[in-house]
Amino acid sequence: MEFPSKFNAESIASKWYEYWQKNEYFKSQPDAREPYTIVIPPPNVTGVLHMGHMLNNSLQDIIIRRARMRGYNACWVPGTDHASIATEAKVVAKLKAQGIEKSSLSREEFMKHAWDWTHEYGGVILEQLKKLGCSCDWTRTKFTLDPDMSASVIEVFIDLYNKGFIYRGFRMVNWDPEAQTTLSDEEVIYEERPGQLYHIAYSLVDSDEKVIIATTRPETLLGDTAVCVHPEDERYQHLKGKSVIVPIANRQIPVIQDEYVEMEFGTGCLKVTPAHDVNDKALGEKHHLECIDIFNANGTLNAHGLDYEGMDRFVARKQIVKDLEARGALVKKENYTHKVGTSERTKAVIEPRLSDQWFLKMEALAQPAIDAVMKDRSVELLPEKFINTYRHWMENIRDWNISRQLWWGHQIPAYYYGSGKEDFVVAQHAQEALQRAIEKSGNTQLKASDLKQDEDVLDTWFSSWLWPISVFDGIRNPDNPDINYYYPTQDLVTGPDILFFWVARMIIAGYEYRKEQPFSKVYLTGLVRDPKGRKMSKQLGNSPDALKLITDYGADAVRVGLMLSAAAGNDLLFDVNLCQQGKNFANKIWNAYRLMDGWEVDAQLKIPTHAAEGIEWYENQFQKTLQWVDHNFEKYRISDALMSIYKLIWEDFCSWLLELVKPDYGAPVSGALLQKLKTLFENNLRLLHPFMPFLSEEIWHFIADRKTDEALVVSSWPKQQNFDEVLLANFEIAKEIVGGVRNFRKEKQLGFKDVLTLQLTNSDEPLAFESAIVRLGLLEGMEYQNRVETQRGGAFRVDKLSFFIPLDEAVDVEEERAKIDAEIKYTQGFLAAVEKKLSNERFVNNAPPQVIELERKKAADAKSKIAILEKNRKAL
RNA sequence: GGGCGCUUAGCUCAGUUGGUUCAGAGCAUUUGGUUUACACCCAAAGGGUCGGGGGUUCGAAUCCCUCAGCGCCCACCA
Repeated sequence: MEFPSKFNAESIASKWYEYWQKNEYFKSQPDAREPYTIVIPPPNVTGVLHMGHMLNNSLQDIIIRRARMRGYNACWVPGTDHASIATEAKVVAKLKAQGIEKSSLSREEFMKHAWDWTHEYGGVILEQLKKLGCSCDWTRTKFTLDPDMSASVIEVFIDLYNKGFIYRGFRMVNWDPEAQTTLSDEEVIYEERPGQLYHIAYSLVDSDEKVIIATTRPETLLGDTAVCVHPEDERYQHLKGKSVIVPIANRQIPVIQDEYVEMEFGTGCLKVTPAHDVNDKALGEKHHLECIDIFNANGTLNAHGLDYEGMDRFVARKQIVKDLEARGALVKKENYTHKVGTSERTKAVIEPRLSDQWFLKMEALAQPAIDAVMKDRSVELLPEKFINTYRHWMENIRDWNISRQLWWGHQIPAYYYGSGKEDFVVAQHAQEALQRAIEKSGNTQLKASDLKQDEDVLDTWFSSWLWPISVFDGIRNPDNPDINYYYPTQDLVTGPDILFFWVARMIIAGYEYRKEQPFSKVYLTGLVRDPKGRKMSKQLGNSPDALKLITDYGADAVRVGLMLSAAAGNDLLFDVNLCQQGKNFANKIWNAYRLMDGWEVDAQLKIPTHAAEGIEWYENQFQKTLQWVDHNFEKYRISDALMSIYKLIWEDFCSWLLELVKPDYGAPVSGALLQKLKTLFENNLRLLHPFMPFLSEEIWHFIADRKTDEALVVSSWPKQQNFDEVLLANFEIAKEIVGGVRNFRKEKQLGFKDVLTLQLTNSDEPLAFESAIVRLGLLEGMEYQNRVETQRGGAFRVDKLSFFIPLDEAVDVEEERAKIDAEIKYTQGFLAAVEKKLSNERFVNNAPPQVIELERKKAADAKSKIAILEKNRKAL
């Protein structure tokens, strides 16, 4: 079949993806080979592909494809996350758009809507990953709410509860009034926001005196139960034992003293609202203060809010400020920038709130995970700079609030049988719970209907943290063949934004449930930003449509574009120009093969000398590049690896080798040469395949008919061999000579059709790659002359070699002389510097011998070069 | 407030751990080029006192100190 002049990226992509799937190349089962396992960071089940996913998954695919080619049993496990709060928020919004309030639905009804939504949009993102070329083992696809995955989560909860790590506590937690659930500390994002600091006067009981407090949240005064000053504050000594009146609320509250108060801040006088501030809570406990909660779950004020009941907290704030002003209680307000906690998901301002929640004790669990990274290095973070961040978080780890007041997720397997705080049991299912409850309470009359399961679900991350284990069913069946074979996995590729949310916790779970790290390398990608360095976001509209990019440029080109600028851990400024560069590269590769494929072949022809030289050079150059590529892969410098391959193919193969070996127009090519070239090109495709899987596979099948087990995707990665450095260095000189000729042509305005003669004037030693030089410089042949006779033509030099090209044109002696003079001057300066160094005793005494030797050689070379130049100058 | 990191060509970044190969790459720019694979191309060129200052060393983009700017993470100052 004739090789087409153009290719359609989209159609070859779908063709080959189907072919790969049909032949089950991505499917993995335990066997005698060594495994290479990656578990995907499961995207949200209802999510759509964005730039971050593309970056992430391209990297994983590149790594896993190379591993597969290197003979590992490659297994990339895909899946999705139920993303409790994010998905629930979407479902709530959708229902709201249909005029349905979540509060009007039963749990079962809501879950039905949520599942419908999941079935409708779930897995869309996985289909999109296929468009990107991801070679996942789709037969292993997991969803965190699958029955087996859920069972693992519940089992772990029960296990940790039984071990005493999980407890129920009434604590100050982060409340998201929008989603109406608690959040873990990690889900709260603190943002600097302009606000105001209000100075409010509280009247002293039985006195005209006022006490001024400063607050950013005046509405919480309704929940005030004390005013606090520093015990050593001279200004407030007389307040000891007194009480003040909360304005508006007209309640009497005591003045307390505590060293917690910073005298310098504001007025040095602090209002204490134990129900709505973590510090105030601590103060309240210490001083046995009352706790007045003024908010409803949705952020409106409750009955304690008096006249403001039912108002949203921010509306109430404004109103209260107004009312304080009217009463003359507002002393002043000043602009004040402070940090405000917001919900990672809903962006709502977080409200500290006291409530009953489930917590996981982290300190003891974290210890092995600290050692794994800090001491044993069984988990490596890339780039290393994240180790410090990791350590700091781990060493100061706090208990994890794992309960959420949501429905979409794993319902907490706690069952209440009475009204007492401790009247509950934890069990796999209701039946077991009943048995336990009877045992625990001693009440044999308990019936199933007396038990009520906890309404809350578990934090999404409480299922994700088991992912590398649970996808292989290693929780419920800790000895099954899959988990034993595939665990621990090799690499995890994800963003640093979920280092704590997910990565650290997976390491913790790995040690708790497998006594081993879940992965040995964590590649932390950077954020994808736009060319101006801004974060990509929907609001800014600066995020390209991932699928449109694939349609416009082709998946291969997009992958290349992403990889070209994606150093590990560095943010990546994504510019569609990079995709264009990728597309150009694809075009180049295509045409390189098209050139070879179009030649007329003469099987009888021997390989010409110049071509043989070129082939030998390229084989060495390939090896040198391969070594560098492998090295970069080992260091996870994927973009460097790609860049070397890019240059190998574009410059070394196309610009040098193909230009060298291509037959004269219309002339046939030697069959042996073409065969050789195709083999070399196949090796190029092998290197290329992880980056550009579709294009490389397409050409691979044009080069030869391949059986199903001979597809590129399952072929082998090239093996390293020794290469000849001297030969490569000689070719570099040859390139420079060719460059010299090309420059000469440009200077003399000669066309490429003018055939010239090149004379080497200061040596009669034949040059390496002479035939190649002659061919590439379009020269008639090369002459060796020991001296330059004054004749018509022009000269140029490469290092210590001097060349002359005879031409029917007088030599511009002045110009030549000036050029040589400049070169002599430069070389003399260089020589002087080297000699100065060599005459420095301390250098000679201290520098290592090879460095001194090197300097001596540099000096000798410079001297001989000067001698040659002077000789040339004289000969003019 | 604590910790970490960054600053090299117009842009994005390498610089493998003080010494050939060190001042580089890709892109962009400029110049010249198309009957002979590719204009999604070819050939060439310009461009940086390696953020400032100081120090260590025979030798510093590389190590130390300091200043400036930027970024990230953590932390309960109302």
